[in-house]
Amino acid sequence: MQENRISDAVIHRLPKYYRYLSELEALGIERVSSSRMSHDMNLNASQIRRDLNCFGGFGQQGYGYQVGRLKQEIMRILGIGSSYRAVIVGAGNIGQALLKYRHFADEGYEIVAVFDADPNLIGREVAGRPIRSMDELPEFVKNNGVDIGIIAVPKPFAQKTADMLVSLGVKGIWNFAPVDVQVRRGVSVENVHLSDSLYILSYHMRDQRENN
Amino acid sequence: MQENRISDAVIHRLPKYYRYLSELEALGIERVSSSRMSHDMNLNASQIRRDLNCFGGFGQQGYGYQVGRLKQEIMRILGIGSSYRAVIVGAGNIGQALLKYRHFADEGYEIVAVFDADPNLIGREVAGRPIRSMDELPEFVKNNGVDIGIIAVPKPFAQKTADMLVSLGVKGIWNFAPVDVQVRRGVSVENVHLSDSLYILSYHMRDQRENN
DNA sequence: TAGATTGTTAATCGATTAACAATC
DNA sequence: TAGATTGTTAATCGATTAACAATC
Repeated sequence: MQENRISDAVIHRLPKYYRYLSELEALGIERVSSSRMSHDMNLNASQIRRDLNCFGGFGQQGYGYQVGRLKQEIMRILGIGSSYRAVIVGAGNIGQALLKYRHFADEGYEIVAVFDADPNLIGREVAGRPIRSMDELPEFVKNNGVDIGIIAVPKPFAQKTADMLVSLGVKGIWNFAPVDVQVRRGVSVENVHLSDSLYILSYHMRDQRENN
Repeated sequence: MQENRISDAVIHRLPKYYRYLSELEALGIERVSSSRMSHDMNLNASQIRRDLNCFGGFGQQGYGYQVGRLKQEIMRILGIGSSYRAVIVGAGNIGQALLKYRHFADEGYEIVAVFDADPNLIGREVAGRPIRSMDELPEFVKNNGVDIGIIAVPKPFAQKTADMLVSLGVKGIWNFAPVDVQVRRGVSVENVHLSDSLYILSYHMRDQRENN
């Protein structure tokens, strides 16, 4: 459990391992070697062994890794299934889509409330939950042990929303607005930036067209 | 226009430059130096100059970079504003949210149609566009010069949907299903994996809690 | 010209990969 | 025991940063 400083590159591969191991588990496969993982996931086998070893020796020499065990370990490392409580701020397109997507709850990320500033939305129900007024946000967050704030407001309001959530004690911000939201030390942020990934797609498309 | 092999790290920073330059432009700022960019974006100034030089000498010694010009260049490199035509497959939560999000069209990524297999959805209108039957997909894609296929179907159907789109001549796949979709050489994919970023957030939250 | 700032080479750092001894 | 495969050290590769000559 030493868990020194783990590089970002490693952390970004963990969800991929998690997805892969879930597949194997669903297929009823109980053991896997780094060389098989390497083949299936298109990663170098040394890299896989090295990555997994950042967190402890999960394998057995001469045997490989137990699929179920390894999956559990990665879930623990990532915090999947740890019962986080989240609120969504912004009940527009993205906010509502996230709310309706039930799979997050299955993995321990429960969305406990949604807020919006628009009087036309307040009071409506989405996915069985009422859209609440922003006025209720401070008290709600304080009283309900909210860990994560999901930002789904328009760009100009994103930073202020983050500031408010952080000041209310939220420890993580999952931001969908197209800005890099800033938070103080001790709080974590993930900026999603959907359109960035669309730009990168179109970059590659043009690159393929021209340089091939 | 030499544009050798550009590393992925560089490409992933381009959208961030684009967002930043758009901000500056909106503020009416006309020139910027790498050291100012470095300060504002929290990147190393050498890295910025090096990144921008991958694509040509956009700066002027002793002066810096012209904001408008540089932004245009980056847009050109990324393919923003090049009139791509996209279809969405899957009119569930994510599909509908993407359809309603009009900003993509402003940047040249036009969503020209949506398809779904669910008879209960087919025929309904979302954001002024009818949800079409999957049966219409092949002919539509062939007749309408579709460049990009957006996959918003449940996981088990993602790969087959991608295969179909690629066989119909689509050159880019923007995939929202939680699998790494595979395509043949010459076609580009961007896998979005929203939940991966949530896992990474919860990893960092636990890390902050425990190792600080 | 003097000052500023790029473009680019050289130095450093970190991540990936190869190799192999340890061991199940 | 022999075979397989991990954990880990050493080698390689690539990306980041520093330094500075070129030049506006």
